[in-house]
Amino acid sequence: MTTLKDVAKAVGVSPSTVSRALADSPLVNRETKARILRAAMELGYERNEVARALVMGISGAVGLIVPDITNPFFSDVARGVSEIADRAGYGVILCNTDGRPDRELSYIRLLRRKRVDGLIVCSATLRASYVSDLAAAAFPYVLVSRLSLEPDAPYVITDDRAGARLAVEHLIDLGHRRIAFIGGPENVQSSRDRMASYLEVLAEHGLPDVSAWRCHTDFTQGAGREAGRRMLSLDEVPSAIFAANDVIALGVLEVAEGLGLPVPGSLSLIGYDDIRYAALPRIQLTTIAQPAVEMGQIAADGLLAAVKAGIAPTLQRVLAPRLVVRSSTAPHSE
Amino acid sequence: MTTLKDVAKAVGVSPSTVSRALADSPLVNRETKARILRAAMELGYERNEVARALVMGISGAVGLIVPDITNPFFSDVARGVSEIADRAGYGVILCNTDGRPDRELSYIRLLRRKRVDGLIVCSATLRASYVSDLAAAAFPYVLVSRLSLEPDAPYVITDDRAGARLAVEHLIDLGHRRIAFIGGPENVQSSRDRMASYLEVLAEHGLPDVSAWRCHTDFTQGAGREAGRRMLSLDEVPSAIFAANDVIALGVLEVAEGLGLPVPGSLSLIGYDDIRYAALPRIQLTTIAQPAVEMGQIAADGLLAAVKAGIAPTLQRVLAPRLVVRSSTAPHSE
DNA sequence: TTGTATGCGTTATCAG
DNA sequence: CTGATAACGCATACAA
Repeated sequence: MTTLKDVAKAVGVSPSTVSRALADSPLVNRETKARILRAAMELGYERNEVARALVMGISGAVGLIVPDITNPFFSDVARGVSEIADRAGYGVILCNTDGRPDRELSYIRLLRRKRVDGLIVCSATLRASYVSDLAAAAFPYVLVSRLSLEPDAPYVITDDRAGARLAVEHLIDLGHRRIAFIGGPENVQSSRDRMASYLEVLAEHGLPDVSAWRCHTDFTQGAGREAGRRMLSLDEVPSAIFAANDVIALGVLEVAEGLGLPVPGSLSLIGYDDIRYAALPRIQLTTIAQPAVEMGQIAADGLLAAVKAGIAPTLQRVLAPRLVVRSSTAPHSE
Repeated sequence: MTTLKDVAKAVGVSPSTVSRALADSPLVNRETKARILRAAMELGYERNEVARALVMGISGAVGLIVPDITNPFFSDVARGVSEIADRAGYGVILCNTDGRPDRELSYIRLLRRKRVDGLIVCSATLRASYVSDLAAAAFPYVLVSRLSLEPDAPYVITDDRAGARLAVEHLIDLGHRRIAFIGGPENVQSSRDRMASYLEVLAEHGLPDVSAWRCHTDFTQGAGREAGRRMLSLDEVPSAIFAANDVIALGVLEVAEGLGLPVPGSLSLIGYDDIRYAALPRIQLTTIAQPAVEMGQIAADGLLAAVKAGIAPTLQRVLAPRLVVRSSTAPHSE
């Protein structure tokens, strides 16, 4: 690899002059600058960003921590983050935690050792102490889609309680009274909020809380199949299921019809996220939309702006969820 | 940030000793090692990997270049890469090119400036000259899913000609004779191979090559809708469409039924990749499966093994595609 | 306008 | 077993 020194030698100037020329500093003769640039080109010089990072104290990379990049919601977030980061010349280091707190922690540690300039965390569990550590260390980070208990954490989320309310009220409006909820992990804020809101709306409408009709599970299709199968085999089977994300809903869809319960004929089904596969004509899943790509963009924007300004990110952005009615929900008919 | 020096000072030893202790070198007294470790812990010392990378000449990161992380095929590959990289303590830097050669090039440059230890490229266009540059510079890289013209490039692919053959022969076996092909970008090897194989199989069976029944387009749902709409509006409409990936197929599915052509009743449809959404009960897309996660794993494995050994990756792995018959294809009935 | 010297935080070499 | 010392490649304050 050719270094600054090499091109300095080739041109017959000092390394500092080359450094300045490459940084397009005004304090260097136009003509020598031209010579330097040409030599750098010819020698195929590529600045060593590692060395630069060491001296400048900035690495030009941010960490992105998601539970699972194959979940369309998170790949959309990643896409949004990536777009903004790229534009600013930043790299984004991707980490999949599978929602396991131990992995979250070890990733955070790895990324901090790598001296990333900031962190975007979509994987926070509720009592993730490392979030407090980040805050205490004044390390720049933004939470996306999931809050932790840290009081003043910067974040970009949608209003999960409002979203869940939209979903449950939609079902109630359709005449459903036996409404089940398949939630995500219990240690995740968005999961809990959706559950809380589900219970709240039920109560408001004088509907009973049947414990067999609600559960916490993983945000995966397999978990959706399992929970769906269980609930749909109950003596008193729900007439509608609210799934805490679309992937779970798709899992429920998979088993429902196998059990002779056509959707929406015998079972209304509503998801959360509005992943693009929810919109397929054969699927037409009613759902609560979250603007995942945009959330990634906003988070990256806020993070990088703060990083550049040398301050802690302050954005606390709550976006509005949106009910998207398709044809997996229908009026209740007995 | 506390540094090596800080903990050295705290313990009252030299930085070199601390460095050795932290590296668990045997040439350091058990007791002093213990003291150092404890002090490091108490001071919250985290090794600066940037400095380490500079002196060691290795960055502990690999670059992953994909067209679009929101495409399930590539998020699966990313998942596989990430798993292996993590296990080895490597970070993976994600880049989305949207298939644009200029962006591929600028990413490669960025990643090389960042001194990543290797590159996994899923986005190579056929005549990507940077691949030759990588080869010429003996820079470790592995191509995944798409070849370039570089003769001895290391790669992990599936046999695209065989896969396309499986698809077209499946349709022919079902009695179809008006078979269309919606290909991916023309500058992508896998696209071209699938097209070539399509034409070849057609010829072998004495079927005509109708130019309106084949095209190159993007690997996106929108492109699938557009191409599908065009082909299905022809005077002589195909009875079967082979789409070069599942995402395109899903786009076709979207428009077909809108045009009054139920799948598979009036139109048989076969995709490629076997993304997980192809398996949904409502979708049941017949497709050619590629083991995306495994491909990512194999590539990362081969890359990292070579990097650690200080040699160029040599793996040239061709996996077998597999026909997965579901219910988007049916016997031709006139 | 250019060059010299110094430091960023490590690791590695070489004495002790 | 431990400690100076140099070096990795670059940026910058300070001199000239």
